[in-house]
Amino acid sequence: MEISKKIKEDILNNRLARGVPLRQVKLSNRYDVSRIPIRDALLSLKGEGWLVPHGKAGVMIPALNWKEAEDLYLMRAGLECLLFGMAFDKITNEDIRHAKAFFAELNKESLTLVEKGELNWFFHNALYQAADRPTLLRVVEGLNKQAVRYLGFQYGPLGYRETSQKQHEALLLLIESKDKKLALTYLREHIEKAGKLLTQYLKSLEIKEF
Amino acid sequence: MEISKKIKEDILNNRLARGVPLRQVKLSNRYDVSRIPIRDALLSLKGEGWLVPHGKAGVMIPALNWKEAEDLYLMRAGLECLLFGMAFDKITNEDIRHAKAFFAELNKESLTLVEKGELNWFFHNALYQAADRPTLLRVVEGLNKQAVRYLGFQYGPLGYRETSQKQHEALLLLIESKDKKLALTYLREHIEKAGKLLTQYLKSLEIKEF
DNA sequence: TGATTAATTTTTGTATACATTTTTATCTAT
DNA sequence: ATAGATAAAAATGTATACAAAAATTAATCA
Repeated sequence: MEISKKIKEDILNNRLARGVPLRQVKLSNRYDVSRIPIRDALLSLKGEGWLVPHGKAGVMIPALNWKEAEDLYLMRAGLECLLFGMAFDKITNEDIRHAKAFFAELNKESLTLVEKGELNWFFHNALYQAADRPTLLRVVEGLNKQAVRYLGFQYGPLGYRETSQKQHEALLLLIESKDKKLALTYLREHIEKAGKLLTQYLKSLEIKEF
Repeated sequence: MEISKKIKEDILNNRLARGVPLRQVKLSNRYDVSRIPIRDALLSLKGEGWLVPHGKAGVMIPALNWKEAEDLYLMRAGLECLLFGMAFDKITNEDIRHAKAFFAELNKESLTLVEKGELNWFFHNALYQAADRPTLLRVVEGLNKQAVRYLGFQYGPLGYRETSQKQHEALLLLIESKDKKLALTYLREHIEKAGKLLTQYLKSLEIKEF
């Protein structure tokens, strides 16, 4: 497995301390490679929002917070609906077949959090593919991949997995029945609901801390 | 100047060939550094959308195209208005002062394209600062920085500089008069108009090529 | 001649060593 | 004590050397 993916897993499972600088030599020992691939991974992860600067040169794992979660889901709702609207009339049976395949895989046990996040994105991606808007798609992909950082809460204390899968199923049915308006509204709600649940939970946590 | 900024300048001024792989050794000779900082720069630029993969390992400068420009401005319009709406009531006189300073600098001659792009972003950023939404701001920043890749057209054949500055001035007046609704509409038009002009021009270019 | 495979060359990826910067610890003066 | 300056350390940044992978060229066979 690639270094940056390993680091992501370790961040999600709280195996790396948040808020303190990540040291390149420590990581190079941990993952048994030299500092060069570590540097590459840290640079990528910083670009993807998984790490933030610490001091003048270092990086650290940022604390999760409700405001970021809210922003991510606000942006997802807006941009994914835009993209889905562009795709809708062009969605093929092949696209739906792909989406269903990812949907099925999401029910499997024994997936790491990063893998669950990937599959969730693959599902949505299958529905957006037909839009043929690479740039918009890439930004939406970035947002989805950042949202993965919060998946620990959604698959853990919030128990959102079942609800999410039910909504995915319903969405597929709406697409197959060619009801664009309803499908768009449903997608927006699917995203907004997930965002609200997460944001609210994070807010309650931050209050508890004091 | 930083390597990645130099590369950006050279991309904007068409001093590096598009579509063919960028070779690390060539770049390391060109900028007179070793391959390590070149690799770092390429990785960052790829993350920022300035470069795209070429083959299995290389990167190249992608061709500019109307679809990407349209996407970038669609996203900017949506997200910046969202952000501006969150900021509006909290904008301070200090914020406006900052925005005016960047506005003034934009009138200077002898700015490189990258610098013009930076100043344009600083102007907008000054207005969004008050929203206090770091994540949303960071995504919007990314979109603005990608849009810089198209600045050569806007400041060149499209002669958009004057129009843009007039609109910036008008926007500042609307903010000072606390007319939120009108200011929001105006910002949206400011972005959408620039996008439409650019997109239309790029479309006409692509037709001519055949 | 055209397509496949093999050999060669080129290019990227990684490790190690060194330079520079940043951080931490120590010392001094008020 | 505390703030500031200075010295030590630890960390990141960069260069060079080598390994692995990719792309190109050459060779082989249908």
